[in-house]
Amino acid sequence: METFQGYLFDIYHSEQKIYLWLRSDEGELRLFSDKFFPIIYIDAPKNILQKLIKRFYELNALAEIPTLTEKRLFYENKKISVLKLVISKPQLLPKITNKLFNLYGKYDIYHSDIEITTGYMVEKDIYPLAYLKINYEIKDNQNQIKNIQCLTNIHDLDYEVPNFRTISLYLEKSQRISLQHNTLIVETNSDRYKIPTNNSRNLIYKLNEIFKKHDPDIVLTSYGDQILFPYFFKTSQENHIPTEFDRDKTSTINRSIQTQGTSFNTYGTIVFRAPSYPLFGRWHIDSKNGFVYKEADLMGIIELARISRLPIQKMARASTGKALTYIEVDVALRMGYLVPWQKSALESPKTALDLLNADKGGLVFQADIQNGFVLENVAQLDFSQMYPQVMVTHNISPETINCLCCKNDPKIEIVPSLGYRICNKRRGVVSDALAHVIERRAHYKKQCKEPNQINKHYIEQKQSSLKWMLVTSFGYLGYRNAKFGKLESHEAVTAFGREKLLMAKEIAEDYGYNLVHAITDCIFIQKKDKSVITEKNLQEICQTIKLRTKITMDIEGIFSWLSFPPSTQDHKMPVANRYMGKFANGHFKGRGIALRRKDFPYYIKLAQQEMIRWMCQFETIADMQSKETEILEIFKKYDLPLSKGNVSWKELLILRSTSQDPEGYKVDAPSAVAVKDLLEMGIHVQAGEKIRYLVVNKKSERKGERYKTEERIETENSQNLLIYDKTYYRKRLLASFKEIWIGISSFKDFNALISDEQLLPFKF
DNA sequence: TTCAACCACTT
DNA sequence: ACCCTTGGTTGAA
Repeated sequence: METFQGYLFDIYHSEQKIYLWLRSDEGELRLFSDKFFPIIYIDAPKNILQKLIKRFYELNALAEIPTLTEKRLFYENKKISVLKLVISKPQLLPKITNKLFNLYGKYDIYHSDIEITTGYMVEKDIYPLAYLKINYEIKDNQNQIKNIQCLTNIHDLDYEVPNFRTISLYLEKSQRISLQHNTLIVETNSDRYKIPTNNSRNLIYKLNEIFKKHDPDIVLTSYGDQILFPYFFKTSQENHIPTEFDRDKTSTINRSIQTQGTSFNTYGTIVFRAPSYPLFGRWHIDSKNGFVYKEADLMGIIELARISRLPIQKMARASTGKALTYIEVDVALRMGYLVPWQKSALESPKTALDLLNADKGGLVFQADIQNGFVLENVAQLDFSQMYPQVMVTHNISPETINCLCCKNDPKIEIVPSLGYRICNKRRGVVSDALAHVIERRAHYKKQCKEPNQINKHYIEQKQSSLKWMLVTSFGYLGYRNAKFGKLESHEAVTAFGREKLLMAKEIAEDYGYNLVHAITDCIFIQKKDKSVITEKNLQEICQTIKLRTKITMDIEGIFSWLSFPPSTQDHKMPVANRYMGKFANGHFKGRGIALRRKDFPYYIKLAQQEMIRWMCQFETIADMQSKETEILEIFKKYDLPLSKGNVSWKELLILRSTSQDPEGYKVDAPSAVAVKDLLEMGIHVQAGEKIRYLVVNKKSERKGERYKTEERIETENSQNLLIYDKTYYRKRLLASFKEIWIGISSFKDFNALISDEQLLPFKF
């Protein structure tokens, strides 16, 4: 028997076994294999169970003789007798799940849809980058695991991450430019290579050399999942050239080449997810094909992978919701529940009135425009992580709302205005999972504030990944397909949220303030006499609010001035999601304005930014107004080159997400015109992918001449200056100016600014 | 002018 | 494989 110690680097399964790559302290990577028999449970009438057992034997799918055992139902909280099946090969699990899926309804199955490697890690109590001591023996040329000992704890906060070797791959030109005319850039910490992609065989040879020389642990790519690896592996298969990409040369894993991704709906928008090309024994992370990397970088992926026990390469492509689900699965398994395979508790029937009460969502108080669009001396107070805190504090979880076990208990807590009951016998799975996440994040946030914190950058990434998990946790609670979701629990959270926001408002009023605006979990308040606000006074208010609501409230800042841009539809009204202001400490905060929008061209955002910077010099609105000509000069400075056609088209490109495949569009909107034109170029843009286009002539009779995509311009024009729709862009520039200034200005005829093509000199 | 399609933003 | 709503722009009847 031999032993090996190291970090769990990579884990995956094939056919019959689980494969683990361990990295020793000296940096050696070694492959181990292990057996794994996933356990699933079935609840069905006796005659059906007998048929099922017969079927499983025929498939040679069982490692043990099935037995009946007692387990607890998650939603119903009662023990039932279920059939325990020990599956002989992990690979069979998805097949069984699919087969059983078709028959679902006649019986309930449990634990069959848990990720195989995660199920293995739960059983062994290990996780990605855990430090392990392994006993093994060499048999059939493999290091077969006999025993695993985990020397670190999944709850560790300040864990060590080994120093990995990274190599980056990306294309020189746009990923949509054919690989016949593109170049691959490869960067290591010491070298930089440029390899033309048209000679595909040569490309593979070169890459093989580089991989042999540098032996990277992490392969970081742009569009590796969508473009690069499908191309590499296709070339390799067609020309029978072996590749050095995988570290694992023993597994006989056949990759099917796929370039088609999937588009799914999330948060009301369509997101595109490319197919995935994980590597065996290295981490392939495509920075363009995952949410967590974009928001929280590598340490964010590592943090979430550890606590959810999802392999790094799976986490890199998963949503934070998936990570949260697996943390909850872990909790549920430890509590001994049968983890539901899909949502089994149907929403209990409700009356129309109940629905009306429940579906209010977050509370919004509109700014009172009687006092104008600009206010001075306003403070913003935020509840920190209100929704997750509500779930933890009030034990809100799908199984705790209107539970059957507390039906006649007079002492239970009731959800305000909805009247739902909350279980007081069981700790909610979601509540428990979130409590840990909140604790971790609080620890990291505190660390970041320590002076001389050398790892601040990495800790910030961990903190940020957890923040996104907490943000999505609430939406997940109401998602009908979530494992741990139930609409009533979602409604309960917002009901508590509204109550707490109202409490905060009343407390602030007791302290002599007026509420000027509020959105879901933050309030904007002003002294009744509009005088200057002191930090000390706010701290006192926050303390009182925390005491009463049991949720921490923080001071976001004190605004010297705060502006609510009026609605363009109704100039007398502000809009809920747009405001901007300058804090007393000089910092600027703007929400919903052009500057914050992805679909405004760089040039116009730059102009608005400069105008805002100008505004931020002033402490009061009166000062600003007295120098109005200065901001107008800034506008003109940007308008002049625009009106002369002197602005580079690259600074005028508009970025948009597509919501449909090319054939799905019903009208010839800009995005529709763009994706259809790209299709003619042989580029298929799937729903959820992003496009960039220039407005050439919006009013053109010929639709094809209205908008031009970036790719079209790049293949047809090489010059920097290109004809663009001056009228359109000048209007957009004006809109971005009006947005921030119209509520402050004494001047009302803004449109005169661009009414003349010759650029009217404007006089005040 | 009016309406529907489409897309982005806030918490 | 995340719920909701609103505001603004655009194309077309």
